[in-house]
Amino acid sequence: MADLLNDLNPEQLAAVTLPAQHALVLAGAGSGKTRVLTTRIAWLIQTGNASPHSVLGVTFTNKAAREMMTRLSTLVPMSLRGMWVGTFHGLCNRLLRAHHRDAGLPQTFTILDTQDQLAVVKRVMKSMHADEERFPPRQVQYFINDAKEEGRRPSQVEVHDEFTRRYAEYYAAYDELCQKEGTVDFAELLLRSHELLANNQPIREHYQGRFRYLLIDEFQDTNRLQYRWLKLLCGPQAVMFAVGDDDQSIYRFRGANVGNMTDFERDFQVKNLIRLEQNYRSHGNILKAANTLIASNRNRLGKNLWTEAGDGEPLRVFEARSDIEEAAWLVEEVQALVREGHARRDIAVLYRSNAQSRVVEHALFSAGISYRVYGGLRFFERLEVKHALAYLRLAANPADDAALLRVVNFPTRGIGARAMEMLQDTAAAARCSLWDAIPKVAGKAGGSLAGFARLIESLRSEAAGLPLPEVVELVLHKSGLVAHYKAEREGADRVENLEELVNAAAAFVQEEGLAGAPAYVLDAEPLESNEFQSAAGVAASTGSPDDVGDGVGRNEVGNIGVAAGATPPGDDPATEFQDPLAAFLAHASLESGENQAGEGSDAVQMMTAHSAKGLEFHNVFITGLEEGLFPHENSLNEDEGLEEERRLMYVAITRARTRLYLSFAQSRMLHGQTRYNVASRFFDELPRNLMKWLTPTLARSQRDADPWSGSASAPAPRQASQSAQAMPFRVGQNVSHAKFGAGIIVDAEGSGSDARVRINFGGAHGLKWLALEYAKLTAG
DNA sequence: AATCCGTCTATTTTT
DNA sequence: TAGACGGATT
Repeated sequence: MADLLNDLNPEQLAAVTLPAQHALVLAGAGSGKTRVLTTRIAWLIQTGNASPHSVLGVTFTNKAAREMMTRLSTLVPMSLRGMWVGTFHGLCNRLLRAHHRDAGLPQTFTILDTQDQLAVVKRVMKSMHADEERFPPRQVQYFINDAKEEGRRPSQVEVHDEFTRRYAEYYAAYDELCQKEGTVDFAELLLRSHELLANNQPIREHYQGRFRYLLIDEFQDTNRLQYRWLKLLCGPQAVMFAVGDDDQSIYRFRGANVGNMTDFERDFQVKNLIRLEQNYRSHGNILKAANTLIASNRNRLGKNLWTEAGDGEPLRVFEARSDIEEAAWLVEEVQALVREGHARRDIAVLYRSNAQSRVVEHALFSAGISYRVYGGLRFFERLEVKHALAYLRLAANPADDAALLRVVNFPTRGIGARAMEMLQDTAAAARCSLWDAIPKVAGKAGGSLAGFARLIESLRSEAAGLPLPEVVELVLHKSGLVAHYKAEREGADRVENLEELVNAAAAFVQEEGLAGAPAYVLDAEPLESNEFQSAAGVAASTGSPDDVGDGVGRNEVGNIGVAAGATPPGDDPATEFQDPLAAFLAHASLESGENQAGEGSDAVQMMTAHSAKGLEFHNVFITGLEEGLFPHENSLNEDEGLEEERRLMYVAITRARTRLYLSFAQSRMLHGQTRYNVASRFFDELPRNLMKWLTPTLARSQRDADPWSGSASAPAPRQASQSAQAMPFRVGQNVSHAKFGAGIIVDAEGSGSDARVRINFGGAHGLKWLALEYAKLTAG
């Protein structure tokens, strides 16, 4: 126990040992957030406050969930089975599998990823003869997801005009098709389990009674529905421990609602607001830069990072004439760093948009420096892997229309558009799945389709009873996928990926403790279909606890399970309600897999500022710091957009441990055109005295020469560094003014009677220059 | 059934 | 600029 709390700073310690009350932890970048979260759980368990059974840990990414579990298992000696730690979607999946009947879903429901969802939308719209010019399927998809994230079913969508009317129609048809086919998209996982809890009192009370400690990571990234889901799960005896950083909220565009933080404070009457401001990552100058920059944002809860480490080096700023020159300079600096003994993996190149990577890649490649670009296609999203998964889905459930459509003629087996049209008409007429319609199709088309049906049948029977990796192996070969790609000129990588899928299955089975178990058995559980025709039906047909009686033991798993007519919820991994094959398919949808191989290699790391969140590097380059690019032009219309860009820049800056380079180019090739940009406004929002300009003269006659360069290139530099000494205040410091209230120092210059500071008071007062001679300022 | 060609588009991303 | 997509061609 003493070990557990060792080396925690006072704020961390306070957060970890907080009494059982709702709490909001404002965790700055590099402040030991994950440590606090995991130590909190370990402390709750070790002090006997909580059993693992009563803990629910929620994260956004599988990576974060895994890290939490790994760290916990080193902190807590006892078994952590029974603890629920996972992503929102993973946990919802688990709830819905356990209570599929109450949720109106078949136990074997399949999860649609973004691509799959778009394919279903297109299929729906085709069947409705929609004008895809006027109503782009992609837009319809966004519309559906937005609606779901606001908790709205098709009937609840507000219809203003023809467009929203059509969109709502497509949404309704889409939901109906998903219900018929037993598929669930990502947003649906959330919405459906929210409805399950909202409408089914026994189930809700069961989980509310069980989970006494809810701990949420990256709270600033939650969307409205996720917050409502948490509220529903957090019963009267439960406490919520939310950790987040409003300054690192960079996902507004995908529905994240920072407002959830203040809503949480209000809704739960949070008395414990803890700020973790001590930073263990970066040198002082980097933190000062970050603090100063973010102080220009008005909508903040307020926070100021500090460190016990020294100031370190200044920020190095480079102005290039072109993107190519910028890349060439970067390569030189990288080479110098490597010569100095830095590992390439400890150098990161960050940029605002993916298109910017090309020039840098080209330059690094020509210089023979190995690099790794984050982003792009993930393992389970690859075409060949998707095909293989579709065959597996058909093995699990031949009535999976989407899977059938994907591979019925891949590899090609003479089933063309005519045959498929007949099949779809037949299925529509008989109101059955495509699979069930195959025997009803006559003629030549029927013949080729029957051949496909025989293939799937024999696949199913041969694979039945085999362990999962062998099933995958069998599917790859019997389907003809491997042969197909082997015959293709550029197919080597694809064959490799297919073989990798066998490994992935083996690893999965190993991790879940299912090695050797049959992947599935034939006719295990009859697929119960469509008890509910639409999602609305869930509300209508559940939620009546009449048959339960009042005496339901709230904490007793068995009772509730029987009463609610569901499989009793248990403690085991997500596989508890499914056979290994179904679990693996869910896993493939919920965890898209690693981005790329070569993670271990010593390569320069290239990524967008977004994907850098949560990471740290000794040396960081932030490139393309130009107006229109970063901040991005599409964000400049509203304040909210600009503030989010600034937060993104804040995230980027705080990735650096010791050295930070900032660069921009006067001209850049974008969309096949040369664009001429000016330096990003963010340069004006950073303290001048912290920046060392590597390019003294180019187009910045307005700027002051900096005190960091040995030979002053401008005649009479303002002496920022000296004034910093004579100045009783420093940039980044919190101060308070009699009239304007609390603020933060954003800039400082002059000395003696000339000394003045620029303060951001936020709110109505905003930014102000104040002369120290007159203004009465107090620290803090 | 594969290939070619013109057209369109272009911020950020996890599940 | 370059990749993706859809339609038309061979």
